[in-house]
Order: sequence, then C-alpha cells, then structure tokens
Amino acid sequence: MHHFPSSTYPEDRAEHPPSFLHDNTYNSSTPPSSSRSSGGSLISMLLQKTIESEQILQESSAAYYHPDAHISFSALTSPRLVGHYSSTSSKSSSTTIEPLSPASQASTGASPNGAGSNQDWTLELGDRRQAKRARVENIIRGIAVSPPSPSVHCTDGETTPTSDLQSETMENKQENKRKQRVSQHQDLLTTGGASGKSTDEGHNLKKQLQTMQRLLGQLQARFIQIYDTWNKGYPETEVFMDPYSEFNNGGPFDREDKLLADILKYELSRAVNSSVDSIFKNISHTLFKSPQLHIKDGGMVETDDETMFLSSNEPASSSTHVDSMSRLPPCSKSGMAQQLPEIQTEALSLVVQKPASMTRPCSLNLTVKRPLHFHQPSLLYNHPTDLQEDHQLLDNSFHHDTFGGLQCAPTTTGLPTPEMVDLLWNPVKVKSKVTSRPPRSPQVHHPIATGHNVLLDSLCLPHVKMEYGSFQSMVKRTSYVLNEGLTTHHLKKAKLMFFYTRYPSSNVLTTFFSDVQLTRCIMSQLIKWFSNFREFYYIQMEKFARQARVERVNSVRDVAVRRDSELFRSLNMHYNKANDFQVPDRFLEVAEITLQEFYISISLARDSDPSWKKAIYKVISKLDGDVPAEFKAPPITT
DNA sequence: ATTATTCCTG
DNA sequence: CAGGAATAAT
Repeated sequence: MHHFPSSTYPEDRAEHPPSFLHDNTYNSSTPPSSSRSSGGSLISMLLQKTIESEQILQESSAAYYHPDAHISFSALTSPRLVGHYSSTSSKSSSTTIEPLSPASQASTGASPNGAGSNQDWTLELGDRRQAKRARVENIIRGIAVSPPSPSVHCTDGETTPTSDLQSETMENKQENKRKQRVSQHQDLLTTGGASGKSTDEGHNLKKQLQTMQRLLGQLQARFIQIYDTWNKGYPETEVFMDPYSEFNNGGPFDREDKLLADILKYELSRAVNSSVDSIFKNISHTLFKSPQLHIKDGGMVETDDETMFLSSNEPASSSTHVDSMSRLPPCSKSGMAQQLPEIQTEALSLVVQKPASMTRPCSLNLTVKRPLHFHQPSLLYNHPTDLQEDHQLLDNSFHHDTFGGLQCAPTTTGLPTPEMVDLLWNPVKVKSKVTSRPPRSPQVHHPIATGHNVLLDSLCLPHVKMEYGSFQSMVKRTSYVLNEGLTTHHLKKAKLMFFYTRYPSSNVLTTFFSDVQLTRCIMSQLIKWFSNFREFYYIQMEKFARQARVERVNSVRDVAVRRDSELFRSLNMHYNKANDFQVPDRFLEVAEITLQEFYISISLARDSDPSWKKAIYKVISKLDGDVPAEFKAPPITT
C-alpha cells in the first residue's frame, strides 16, 4: 500500500500519534536523571506525589504554563491534564496518568527550591506554622483515640490536608472506591479461602482483617499527612532533616517541633504496634493453633511458648490498643519510649543508606528487634490497603503480590514450601541481573537481613522510632514491594511491548514497569533492551530486504510481511519465543513498512551513504502505537 | 560538555 | 543481551 520512501510517510501513517513525537523520544523535556532516583519506593513516591499535587493545587492554574514548571505539555495533552487536576480523580488509563508520571513529578517536585517557586512559602511561613501545628495536633489526637472504625474519615495519599475542599470531595470518592475494593477483597477471601467452609470464626476474622486493613490505611495516610505537614512547614529545606541535629545547629526545628516530634513518634509507633499486633493475634490465632502449622524455615523459629502466647490472646477490639501493647514481649516495646535516636541497636547497621542520589535523603532510626511471632503471619497477610486507589503503581503489584500470595500460600499440604516462604520474604531482589542472576540458594535466610532495609530506607519517613517488626509489617501490608531489579519476566514483557512500540518513551517505560524501582540504572537498562530489540529488528529487515531484492520481483508491492513469512517467523521467535502471544496486526504492518523502506533504500543505492538507515529509523519511530493497558500489570502473572 | 543512540563485540 | 566505543544531538 505504501509505495513511497520516507518523504511521504510521516503524518498519514501515524494513526496513533504518540505524545512523544519528538525526535528524542527518551528525554522529551524532562530528564529522567537525578530526579527519578529518589529511591523509587512506593511510599516515597506516594509522598512525592502528595507533596507535588499539593503544590500544584496551591498554585494558580496559570502556573501550569509557567516555563519553569518543566511539565511537557503538548497541545494534545494539556486539556487532559487540567481535567485531571480539576476533577482530582484519576482513571486508570495511561494517558490521564501522564501528568503524574515520575518525570513530571520530578520536575514539579523540585520546584520549591527552583526559580519558579512562589514566594508564598516564605512569606506565610509563620501563619502556616500555626496551622500546621494545629493540624498535627489534630492528627495526634486522632491517632490516639480513633478506633478502627470504617466510618473514620481519613485522607489518602492523594489528598492533601490543606485544601479542604479538594480533599473533602476526594475523600468521598475514595471512600467509595475503598468500600468497593474491600468488598471485592472479601469476595476473594470467601471464595478463595483455604478452608473452603466459612465458619463463624473465619467470618469474624475476615471482618477484623478488613477493619485492620482500614486502620492501617488510615495510619499510613496519617504518616503521609504528618510528613507532608512537616515538610511543607519548611519548604526551604526540602529535605527532611534530623530534628535533633538541626535543632542544635539552629536549624529549622524549634523546641515545639521537637516536642511535637516526640509525641508523634510515640503515638505513631504505639498505634501501629498495637494495630499490627492485633492483626497478627487474630490471624495467628486461627492459623497457628494447629500444630501442623509450626513452621521452621531459616531463621524463623517458632517455639511453643510463642504459640501459647499467641493463642491465648482473645481477639482484639478497637479499645484494646494499650491493652494489647502491654502484652507484647519486652523487646517489642523497647523502641517506644526511647526518644533519642542515638540509642542504636546492633542491627541498625543493617539499614543501608541510599546513595546520595536520593532527592530526599533520610534515615530511619528503627530498632530492629522484632518479635519472632511476626515473621510467619506476614507471609500470609500481605494485604494491600485502601491507600492504593488512584495509584497506578500500587494497583499493579496489588494483584500479583496479594492475591498471588494468598492463593498460592495454602497448598495442598497446607504448608508453604520453603521456596514460597523465601519468595515472599524476598520480594526485593537485591542484586538482580536478568541474565546473570544465579538461582536462588535454598540456604538459611535471615528475615531481617538484606532486602527490606532498602525498602525501609527508601520510605523516607520522618524520624519515627518504632518497633521494627510492626513497622515492617505495616509496610508489607499497606504497600506492595517494588522489585529492585528487572527480571526475566520483565524482559519478556518488554519484548512483547516491542510489538507495539519500537521507541518507547521514558514515560511509557515508567508506567509499564512501575513494579520495579526505576532507578537511573534500571531505566537505562530498559532503554538498552529496546535498543537491542531495534537492532535485531533492523538487522532482520535489512537482511530480508536484500534477500527480497535478489530473488524477488522488482516491485515494492511484492514486499510484504505476513504471519507465514520467514521474516515474521524470525521476529516472532525473537520477541515471542514462547509463541503464547498474539502478535498484533499493526506490528505486521509496521514490519512491512520497514521492510519496504529498506527495500527502497537499497534499491536506490542509498545504502552507500553511511547514515542511510537514519531516515528509515525516523520513519519507523513514528509508527509506534499505544501499548495495551494490560501490560501495566506485573509481568509474572502469566 | 553532556546525553542519547547506534554500532560493534563478546 | 551487556559493555563500550563511536557518533549524533543538544
């Protein structure tokens, strides 16, 4: 159909004009460099989003077009952007998420210190401080008293404490969403439960689990609120700094703040501890009362004492926070009353400080002693929470981590295999090279060593000193874990994505590989992958084009690519080795066009020009289509 | 000078 | 597919 060389192709062939039609498809106007390196943990991204959206909401809409905003608004996308922010509801389509993509996050997130920041920050600092304090105090009160009631009003990560109007409407929406999800979850639990019969006990348990999930979601939301409030109170610092050292240095924290910090630390750790402990008690009461379920795996030793301790507790109600606290083993309380971060435990060395590339460096002073009884239940109770709505990132692994874990854990034997346990305990791949990762060794694996420290460290929460186990449990339950490296599954997914896009923008990559920590390194690895894909693709094209020229007719019309073509077989073998994916027709068209381009160029002896392929590349780069949304799900599902 | 991409090699 | 040189683009 397309008989003409490059000059005629551009517009009419681009049926799905991508938003990144620029020649430099990878950088557009937002460099993914240091900006994206803020650790990339879920929560840090959450926080960043919160902060960012707050800023955006505060600024006038004119700020969208401020040159310093660095948000790449094409004429195509700007209406959607405005729509997105004004409605404050985000659909799950990739296009509406664009404005919140990490790239734009980074640029806007850096704005407080940038040239484009408004002076309101400093001018209204005094007033804002007072308001801030009021809010924080309110939060504390809420934490101290609020029972895990479903009706509790809580803001999610997307909402902002300052813009009441916004958050109010948003809370309603999100509350609804949350209910939906919870009910969905319940369906899953009832249908996919291990026992199959829904005893009263199981019923109660489920209800309590849901309640606890909600509570945890609220707690996380409060974390975010508090963090946000603090961070906002000192925009000039941008980075959250150690209150104590800063105080001594005449830094931004005054006595009141120190006091506030102490109170917060105490309340937060207390609330989290008690709620998590309650959850644990409930679930362990059911799961572990059978001696069959005493599991010993690696460092996880379960003694009879613990079991007795666990099963002797009655189900916790909302009013037993303090009560349940008092039942905790001494070690779990150790971190609570201690206020000074100087008190380190031996395991603090395990907390790995991220390299300086982090935009929001901070360390968590966490005591790492954790009650043994926390180990096992965490495996089986890796739930998401309500905070996940509107967060693409969360939604993705949500399916996999949660339901996968829940459905797989109870095997026919009723016992998780060591591999499963290990897998669940090792969601963070510390060193992952797709091609060179050695098989996981079945050796003893200390649960609190490695892996999770990265996660914890990247949380970037204020200095809340709390019991490690509870905190970790909360993290594991309220958020899924980001992979730190690309896996073979990601590679497979990338190859399939190549059928749709030969030149994926960094935007596309971030949205479709959101279940990995997209550091600079990972991102360039992904880019390299696609570069390699293209290389193979073009080599095949040239090869078959020359071959066609030799043996076939002289007409371009006869140059075609069909599913039975040898060229297609070659490509399919490369990108879809398992042949379990239906290659879209569009790819055949693109391949045919590519082949024709090569054929023409060779026919016209353009290949004498050393850069003769460049023109072809340019043509092909405009033929990218949208990647189906299904690819946003984590790749392991197949 | 820096960054992105291709080309080449193992 | 990854590493690195070469090269183009900014």
